[in-house]
This record gives sequence, C-alpha cells and structure tokens, in this order.
Amino acid sequence: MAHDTDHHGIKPPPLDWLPDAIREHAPERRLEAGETLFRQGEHAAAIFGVAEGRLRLIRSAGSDRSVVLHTAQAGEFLAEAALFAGAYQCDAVAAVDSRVRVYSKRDLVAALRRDPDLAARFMAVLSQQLHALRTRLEERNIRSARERLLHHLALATGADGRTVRLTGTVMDLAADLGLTHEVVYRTLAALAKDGVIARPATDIIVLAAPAI
Amino acid sequence: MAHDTDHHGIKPPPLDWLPDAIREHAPERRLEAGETLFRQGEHAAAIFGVAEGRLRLIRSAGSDRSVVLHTAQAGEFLAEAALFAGAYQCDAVAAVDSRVRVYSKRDLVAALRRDPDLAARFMAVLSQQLHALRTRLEERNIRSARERLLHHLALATGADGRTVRLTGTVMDLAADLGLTHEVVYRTLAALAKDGVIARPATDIIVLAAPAI
DNA sequence: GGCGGGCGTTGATCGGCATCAATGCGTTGC
DNA sequence: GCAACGCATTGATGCCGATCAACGCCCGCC
Repeated sequence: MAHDTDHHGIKPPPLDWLPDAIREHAPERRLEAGETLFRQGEHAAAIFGVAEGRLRLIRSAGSDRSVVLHTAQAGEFLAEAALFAGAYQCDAVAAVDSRVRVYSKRDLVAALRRDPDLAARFMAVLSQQLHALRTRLEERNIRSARERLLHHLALATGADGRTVRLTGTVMDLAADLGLTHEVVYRTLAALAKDGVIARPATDIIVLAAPAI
Repeated sequence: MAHDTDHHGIKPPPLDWLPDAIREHAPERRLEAGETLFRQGEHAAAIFGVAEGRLRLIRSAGSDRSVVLHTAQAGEFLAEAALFAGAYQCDAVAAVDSRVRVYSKRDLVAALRRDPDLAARFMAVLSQQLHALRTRLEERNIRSARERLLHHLALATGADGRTVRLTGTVMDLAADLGLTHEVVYRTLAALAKDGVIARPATDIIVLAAPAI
C-alpha cells in the first residue's frame, strides 16, 4: 500500500504538474528531527516537496506563543505561497528525520510566466486541493463519529459507487477523520453489525446508506 | 462590522484580484432557497462569487446518498476548479435565498492566459487560501476547546501581537472553531477569570499565553 | 525459533462538550 | 412604548468520544 506517500486518501499527489526540467534538477536535502528548514522573514528562494518524514509550519509571532499552522506530510508541497511573496511567512521545522526536495523559486516562477499551460495546470492543482480541503473541513463539522465516517466513506467510494479501498491503515483513516482509532474501529464494527457496510479483507463496502 | 461579507476572520476577500473588466461585467443572479445553480456533469461555462446567502456544494453520486462537500458563505468563490475542467463536479444548491455574481469562464481563462501578472495574483490568492484552510484544519485537530480557542486567538492578534478584534459575533467565532457558542462563551469567561485574556468591549486581549 | 513492535480489536471509565433551558439586554420596527 | 428578535450569558444534565488498558495477531528481525 502507498502508505508513506499518501496519508490522505483525498489529496492527489501534487507533483505531477511540475515540468520535468525542474523536477529532475531539484536537489534533495536531509533534515534531522528538530532541524529548521527555513525561518519566518527569511528571503524565500525555494519551495519544497516533502519526500519523507513530516515538517511543521510554525508561527512564533504574537505574544510569546508558538503556534503550529500545519503539519506537512510526505507527498505534500511546502510553502507554495512563498512563490508569490518575498519572504517566508512562518518557520518550517522537521518533526521527525525527513527528506525534502528543493525547487528553485526563480526557475519555477519563470516557467510559470513563460508557459501558460503550466500555469493552468498549477492553478488546477491548487483549486483541486482547495476543494478537497474544504470538503475535509466540512467533514469535521459533523460531530457524530458514525455520520462523519459515513460522509467520508460516501466520498471515498470507487467506480462502482459502493466499494472503498483503504489506502492506508485504519489509524491513518482515523487521523484523517480527526477521531481516535478506537472510535473508528468501534464505529466500523457497529456499522457492520447494523448491515450498513461489509468488510471483506481490506475493503469496505457500503450496503445501505440512509440519506442525510 | 463586516458581518455578512466576512464570516471567516482568517480568509481574505477573494475578489480583489479580478480584473475590473470582468468584475464589472459580471451579471448577478438571484436564487431562492433550494434552487439549483448548477448540476454535476453540466458544461461549466461560468464560475461564481457568493454575494449574499449560502450555497451548498453537493455530491449525489455514490450509492444513493447525497453528501455536502462544502457550504460557501457570502464572500466566497464558487467552483474555481471548474475553470480547468469541462464540467462541474458537483451540484450547487442555495441553502437560503442568495445572490451570486456570474463570471464568464471563457473570459477569465482567456485573461489568465493573456496576462501572467493576473495569473500570478490568482495563484497567490489560491495559495493563501490553501494555507489558511490548512491552518483551520490543524486547529480542528486540537480537541480541547480552551487550547483550540487559544490557538485561534494567537493567530488572530493584530499588530501589537496581543489584541484580537472580533470581526463578527461570538457565534461566528464559534462556527469557525467548530464549537458551540455556549462552550465558547464559557471558555472565554474561564480564560478571563484565569487572567489569560481580558475583554474590554468587543476586543480580546491576550495577557499570558502558556507555550504549547 | 523466539522476541519485539505495530496494528487490530474490544472493554471500562471518565471528562468535556453538546444539548436543552432560562434570562437579560440591545436593537429594530410598528 | 412595547413587542419581537437575535445575541450574550449562565445553569443543569447527559451522552459520546477520549483515554487507559488489555490481548491476539502478524511480520520482521536477531
């Protein structure tokens, strides 16, 4: 299973739009846990793709509190917003030992300017991620674990509209849903007991779905 | 207070990047509650900005269940992803009586192709919204109401790094946080009692913030 | 083979948030 | 002025998801 490259079933791999010339020239950088990739206010010369590990975007400003803005998982892009700003807006710190690919901002911006098709692909990727993220946020508005899980399953069904293939572990699913894994296990068991889903092997089949 | 145009304090008004020529030619359309703006699979000829009201993006596919993907509030953009796709990917239905502005997809795509600066501004807006949304999602991972509220306040402080000016009602704040308004009232009261914040008038002043 | 670790699974308990309820207050409208 | 409405605020209660705990299982590893 594509476990460490695709924690979030919804999100598409966000690298396929990159022009080969840039992707192939991107050097790799290793970071130890706790190491800083960039700091707020630093001149932004590059954006990054997380190849392995996990990075935290942190804002230190505002009182003396440091606040986690986001945790970028393997496969995600880091600091796209820096493409259009002179400086980074927050710190990036490796949460665990990590590897990132370093993409030159200057080259990327030049390519986006030069090639409208590339720009269109990039805008399309951004729009899709935006949409996926809004959906995840909408999902989080559902308080009941059962309903939230059903919402997720209904959107994760494959071609037949009924079968969901889990891309990761149930624990990953729980993390995506913002629930503890115990609750997800229990809820899946309850749904199976009620005949709403069936679970042969690693798939989940939605049998009956009460309309919302 | 900019109440009905800015429910979400974090999000920037996403219309300022539009070229005047297109913005001024955008006709307005009124929708009654329950009326459909577009349907999944329909040829996408326009994207929309919500001027007033609330629209629900709904996916009907997959079993027989209809799932709410997102609720677009006044001030938000609707169906940007359709700019780069031939057809709409979901239905859009007015949740209440609403007004939307209709932007021609053809004109917008042409303008984005023609004008790299416009494209850059659009990409910048998308990136920023993406970042803001990731931050909101990270916020939702915080289970404790107190910590979630403090996270939000720490990011919403103004220039002095300590004062937060509420852009809407406390109920709006509660909706943003994914909490009930009662809990937010109680938590604000508790924080004030503990001397962590002060609340003169509509502002909230963060006095002491324990590091995470 | 045997050990250890991570996932899957279920049980028991607790705490905190949701929910229902009630009241006061400011604003709008007749 | 008064009624009506929505927001702000606080109280009481209950549920459900978080938490702690335990066990089996599979798999990789020494």
